[in-house]
Amino acid sequence: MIVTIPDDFDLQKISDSGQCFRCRQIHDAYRFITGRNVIYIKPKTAVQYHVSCTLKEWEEIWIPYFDLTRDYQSTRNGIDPDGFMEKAADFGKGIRILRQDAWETLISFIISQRKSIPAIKRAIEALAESHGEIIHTEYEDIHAFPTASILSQATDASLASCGLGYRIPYVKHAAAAIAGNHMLLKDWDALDDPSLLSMLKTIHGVGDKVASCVMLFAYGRMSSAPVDTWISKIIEEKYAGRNPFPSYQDHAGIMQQYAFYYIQNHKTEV
DNA sequence: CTCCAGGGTTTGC
DNA sequence: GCAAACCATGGA
Repeated sequence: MIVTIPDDFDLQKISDSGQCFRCRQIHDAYRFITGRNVIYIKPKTAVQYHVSCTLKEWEEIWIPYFDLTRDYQSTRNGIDPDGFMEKAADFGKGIRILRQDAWETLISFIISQRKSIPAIKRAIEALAESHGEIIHTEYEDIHAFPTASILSQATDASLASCGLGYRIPYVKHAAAAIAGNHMLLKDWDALDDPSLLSMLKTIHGVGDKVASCVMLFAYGRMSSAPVDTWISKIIEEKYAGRNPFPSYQDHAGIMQQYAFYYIQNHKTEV
């Protein structure tokens, strides 16, 4: 099937933007996985793409996933004159904030703490390969992200072999709480931002940064702008220690992602 | 060898 | 309340 996406949409930048850890380029197509859904998407023209899914799946799963109902172009054009942020947004044109599965995002960002992005990708891929159920696509067999039920029963040794290190108890606690229906992540969609933040932070191993990432990348809370080591460097060195992101209000998370992507590709500047 | 990676919890004051 | 210590692991 062919779809048309007239707004900002750059598969390479989305893949490299550090929100999703299992996206992979296969020839000139990109593969994304969420839950048990897999899509292969390949550019055809400037605004047209081949997609491997049905129209129904595109509309129900992938339009929300890629946040395609939001106008990123006008968001970029609406940035106040600001040397760094304008430059970062221009450089990051094409990035979108993915709306990912809450469980997968929660575990992925718990694992992410004090790891490099390549190390995060390796750990999550190892976790999926060793614990995730097989998904058959028309091109290949791949592993889904492990369910909470599966991870709650995983052994420490099997988790350690995925490189989870000291984060193993964090993952097991979260898996047990969610598999036991003590935490209904779906229901948290109804919470306002402060309530959602505090609920996420009740999870062992989840602090401000991981909670902010889950809010932005799974719950679509665009006001959430996670401050990690790189964003912290930007705040110190480009903004004299004053965090500029809250002033962007409901675009703060998008600006944060432009800034994060920019600095990942200009590390010598910081 | 040391330092760092999309940090958080525990401990000590 | 805040700062320091500690936490596994791999790469530079």
